[in-house]
Amino acid sequence: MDLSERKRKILQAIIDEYIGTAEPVGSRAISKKESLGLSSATIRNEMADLEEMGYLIQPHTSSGRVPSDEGYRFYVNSLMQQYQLGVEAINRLREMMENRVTQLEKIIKQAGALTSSLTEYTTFVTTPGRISKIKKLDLVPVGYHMVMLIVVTITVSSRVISADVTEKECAELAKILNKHLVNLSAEEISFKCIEEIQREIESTMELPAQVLINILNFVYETISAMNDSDIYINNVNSILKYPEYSDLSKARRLFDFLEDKEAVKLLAGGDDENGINAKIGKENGLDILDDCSLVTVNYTLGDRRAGKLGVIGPKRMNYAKVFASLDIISKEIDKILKDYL
Amino acid sequence: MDLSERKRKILQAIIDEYIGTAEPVGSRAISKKESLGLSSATIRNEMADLEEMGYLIQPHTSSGRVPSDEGYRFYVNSLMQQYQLGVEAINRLREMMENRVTQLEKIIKQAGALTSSLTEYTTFVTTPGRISKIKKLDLVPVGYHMVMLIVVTITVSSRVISADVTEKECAELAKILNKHLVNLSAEEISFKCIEEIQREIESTMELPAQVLINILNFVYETISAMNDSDIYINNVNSILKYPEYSDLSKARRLFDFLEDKEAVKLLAGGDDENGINAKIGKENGLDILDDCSLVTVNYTLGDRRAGKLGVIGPKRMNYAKVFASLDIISKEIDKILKDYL
DNA sequence: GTTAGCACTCGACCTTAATGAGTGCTAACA
DNA sequence: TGTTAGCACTCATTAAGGTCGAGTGCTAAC
Repeated sequence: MDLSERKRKILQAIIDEYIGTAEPVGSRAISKKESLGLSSATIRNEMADLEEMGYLIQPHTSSGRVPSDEGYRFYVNSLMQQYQLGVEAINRLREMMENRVTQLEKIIKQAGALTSSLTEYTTFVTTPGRISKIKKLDLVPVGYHMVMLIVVTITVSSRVISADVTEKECAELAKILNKHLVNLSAEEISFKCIEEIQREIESTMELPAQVLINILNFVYETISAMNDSDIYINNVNSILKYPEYSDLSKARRLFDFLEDKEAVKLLAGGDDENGINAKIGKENGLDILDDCSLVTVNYTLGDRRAGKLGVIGPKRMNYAKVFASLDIISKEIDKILKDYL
Repeated sequence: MDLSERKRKILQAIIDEYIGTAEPVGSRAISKKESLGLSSATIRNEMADLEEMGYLIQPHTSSGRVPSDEGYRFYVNSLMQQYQLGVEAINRLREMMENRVTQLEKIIKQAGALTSSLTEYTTFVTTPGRISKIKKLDLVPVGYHMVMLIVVTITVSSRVISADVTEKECAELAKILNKHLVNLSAEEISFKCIEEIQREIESTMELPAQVLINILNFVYETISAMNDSDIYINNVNSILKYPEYSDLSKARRLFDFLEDKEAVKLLAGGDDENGINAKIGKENGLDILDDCSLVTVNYTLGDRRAGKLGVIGPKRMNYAKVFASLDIISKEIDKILKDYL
């Protein structure tokens, strides 16, 4: 189904226009763009053809045309102009991400926030769900009868546990725990291993059984939780900016959907091929998202696919800009995470 | 300005009704409530009086009445019925907060989320800004040429720094840092102190100057950042549920305001007296919040006032429920944080 | 002091008409 | 043969007028 050069140009002009205005595009508007010196009548003929081919839709007989899902698809695949991010944008981005090697989760979160500030659409980002191993444990007394348990895996978690333990005992206890638990994953903490810890503790110090149980519970929880990927969603409000969601109840339905992290996680779950991937309107297979497009990219940790960064916006989103933003940010993430085991 | 018992009852009935429906309340609706067997005509006379006294407003001559700010104020001060939280709600709450002594920030965040799930309004909660001291430092190698620096204060922060250091060197370095830095606050890290660290490190191991700078930077940043209180905002979407914000542009203005954490922080800043505090409509002194009420409560850490928990909702919010929720949650926070130094 | 009744008000909603942006089609032109 | 001017037609949008009904204030009777 080849399109003449002229049809391509017209289709592109229509979609570009529609992305900007969100209003059905009329033939006159296109003919006035001097770039292709054609009269509105000619444009009309071409538009009729494009509609017949399925790339355009006429909301009603006497209105301008609106791109169909197929129209957007064609645009994304073949028409779209490369978008060049501004130098300042890129620099700001580099600065925010590169300059400070922060903690894994913060990098991920940051990446999501950056994408939304760059594109001004709603974004989400999933953290890498992975089998994590204990790198180190630590115990620090805080307040009265309290100790803070710190578990270092690929990131750091902590919890305060009530236990009446001196600083010295903390150090002793931490040493024992480290000896037995370092480099184990959740599954590898066997009953035998726990027994050994218990025996060793009993032989060196006094410790209520409950405290040890609490500690091991938290350690287990922490490294198990790391297996589940988490998701951060940004800039949901931006939805209210788009005229396609000027219907409040429609906006609320989308809001409620985006509120539900599990649902969005599921949406992000599809294990697509490499590179940037766009799903337009009905391609998402979810009624609520019929008027949305979803553009995603996988980022990698080491060389495993780790998580996904995505943009949710109106179907008439600025694809070029979104593609460019996702491209650069995902590459930055990859670069930063490269050494991160 | 005393009100007769009958006027009080009528005013209360009107506000209760309006809180539920958000529609101007007519005399017939009130007279049909069997509790006070009066005809609509009588109610009308009383309503006219209440309007004259400033407690009610008539949007236009032939519509029902709506409470004025003064009406709400009177309701909150003298009329409102005690609201009793359901047993399951309280239990769920206890369970979520008490059972697991988690990290400070998580407790605070949790409290905000709980309040919003209980009241179904937008809530915010500020973390305690406080002078924090270093409790412990730790260094753990991760990946290649990377170490994770962990700073324990009242909570735990971490950052990955690129540095080519073995596990043994990490331990050595951590020991030195701990010796000099533990128990210091941001201001107390003097140049002299840093010099001493530098000297001791030079005498025992090889370490590029930049690495030490990075480490100290992060330590400093971390304990400084703790001085600034943070704020978490929950359930902003709930705004879309209220008919008073069915005007999209109005909703968006409020959204944008709530987006701006600094602005909300400022709003939360007022150092009010103890107990629960309500600001109704114009009492907030902010145009955007003219149609909102803000109910806040301070929570304490030890016995210092530490942070604030608040609810933002429409003026016709369910004050009784909000008061009850804030009361119980702030008390739970106090209880949990009591031992937290 | 309370209530029934009645005339009146005014927003909400529906209907109708006018407007104009945009179309498809035809015929003339290059 | 492709392009364009012109014209009749369509239909969403907006404004204007009309009806409806919820709710009021006031008066007179209880």
